[in-house]
Order: sequence, then C-alpha cells, then structure tokens
Amino acid sequence: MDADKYLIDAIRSQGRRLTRQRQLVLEILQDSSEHLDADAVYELAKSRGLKVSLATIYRSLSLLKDLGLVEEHRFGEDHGHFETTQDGPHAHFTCLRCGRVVELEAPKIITAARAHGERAGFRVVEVTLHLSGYCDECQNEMREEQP
Amino acid sequence: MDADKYLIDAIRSQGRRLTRQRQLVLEILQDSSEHLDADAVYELAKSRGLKVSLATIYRSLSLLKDLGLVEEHRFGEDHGHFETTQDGPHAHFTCLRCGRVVELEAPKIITAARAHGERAGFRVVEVTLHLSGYCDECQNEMREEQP
DNA sequence: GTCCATGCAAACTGTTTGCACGCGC
DNA sequence: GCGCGTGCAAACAGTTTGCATGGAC
Repeated sequence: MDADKYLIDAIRSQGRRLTRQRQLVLEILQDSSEHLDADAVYELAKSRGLKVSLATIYRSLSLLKDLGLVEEHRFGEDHGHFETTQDGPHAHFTCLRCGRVVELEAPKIITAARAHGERAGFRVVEVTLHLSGYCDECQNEMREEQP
Repeated sequence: MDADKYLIDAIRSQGRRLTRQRQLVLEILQDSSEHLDADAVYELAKSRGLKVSLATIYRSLSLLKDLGLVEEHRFGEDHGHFETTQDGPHAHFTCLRCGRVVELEAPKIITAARAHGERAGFRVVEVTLHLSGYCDECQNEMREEQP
C-alpha cells in the first residue's frame, strides 16, 4: 500500500517504530469514508483480529496527528472524530438524526474566512467550518414518519 | 434589569421557577464579554457571594440553553464555552496561546456557507465558523520572547 | 403545603498515564 | 539485547445523576 510508505518514512524520520497497531489504525482511517471516533477505530481494529487496547488507539492517533497524517475534529460533541489529512481545506456536515459526518468542498468560503481573520489582526492557523442539520435521507424518513 | 424580564417570562411560560442561581448564571454571562466555561461561571458565582454547586451551574446552563437564552460552543476543546444568545450569526476566534475567545462578525461568510450546504441537499440547522491562531497581543509577546 | 430546584457525592464518558512486559530494530 | 511501544488498570477532567433537604409559589 502506498500510504504505508508515507507512514514508514514519517515514523523513521522521527526514530519511532513501525508496529502492526499503528499501521492498522492508519489503514482503518484510510479505508473508511466516514469520520470515525476513537472507539469506532478500536472496534474495527479488533474485528480485524488485532489484539489492541483503547489506550494504544489513542496513542497511535496522537502520533499520527503529530506526523501530520491524521486530523482530529470536534463537531460540537464531547468526543473527537478522526480522518486522514486531506489535500485542500474542506468543511463538514453532521446529521443531527443519523450522526453521519460528511465532507463538503468549500475552498472559497474557507479562504474568505481566513482572510477575514487576518484582516482583524489575527495570525490564523486553522479554519473550521462545520454545518449541522438533516441529511437528504433523514429528511425523507422524517417525512414518512410524520405525514 | 431588562434581561431578567426575558428570563422570568421564559421560565414562567414553562412552569419552572425563578431562583437566585439561575438569575445569577444569566447575569454573569451577560456581564462578561468573554466566553466563559462552566467552571469560570461557577467561580464568578461564588465570588459574588452565592452558595452554589457546580452541578447547579450545569443544570442552569442547560435550562438557559433550552430556553434559547444561552448558547454553548465547543472550540475544538474537551469542554464547552457559553455565551448569551446573539442577534446575528457570528464566528469565533480562539487564541492558541492565551486561550481567549473573541467574537468575529462574518454574516456574509456564514450566509454563504449555509447556502452552500442547502445546495448540497441538506437542511442546515446550524453553521459554526471557528478560527484559531494567535491574537495581536500574543503575536507581540512571542516576538519579544524570541528575538 | 406542594413540588421543583438545589447541594452533595457518586457515577459516567472520553481520554491520559504509570508500570511491567513484549517486540521492533 | 536495548529501549520504545504495548496492555492493563488506575487516574483524570468535564459533565451528569440519585437522593434527601430546602425554597419558590
């Protein structure tokens, strides 16, 4: 897998070690189109037959964040969601009914927001744009439930 | 105080009771230009001579949220910040050094983001725009520290 | 007087950490 | 074999909850 090479390089360059656990955490995030939380990664890792603890999941996620391979987002909830680092800036939408987190392309809006912050005198490091509401599917289902 | 009338009306209309604790929590949030977390509200309430428990702070904040008088935000941290409900949509900036949370007017950007989400087929309930980085003051101090 | 709101402490959730063992190098 | 990485359980922070007492109405 190509991405493994990134991982190997990144880990080696820091004098860290490549372990099955770290590999798998990254693979799981890459394979998933969803934005998983730590517990979901943990369950998926176990279901792939790896003996692993939740503590290691957190430690691996933290390392991968430090390496820049993974990003953490807090969508107004009390726990984090993780995704592999994306190329361009993008926004997220969380469905309040089914909980799914979807990505949204919004480069212009995010760039405008960054410029707006700089204009106000801040050095802007990060811009987070998060929408919440109801996805198409859930809107339909809600219509059926309450005619 | 005018805002107390809002509180009284809102609470009465739900058959709830007006207590010194609830009044004070709202007052503290109104008086503060910062975006306080639960513990900060707790400390301020105690410093105003009210005997109160942290549990009550949380319960009051939750009630005020339900009444629509207060909003909770999670700025990528593991704990919430609270503010009285504002008129228009606005963004927030968190300084990564001093932790201060500042409001930012950005109605056009937020409106554009909402429209963007609706165009993608979502019913958008909320838009959160959050910037983080370094405030003017901290930029200066950092310059002095590392010449 | 009724019943909701409070204080207290204990429970709970997501996350982090100390320690002894295991495994990548 | 050296030393980082791991599993386990305990610690931790923020928040919520059960229960008996207190106060708004």
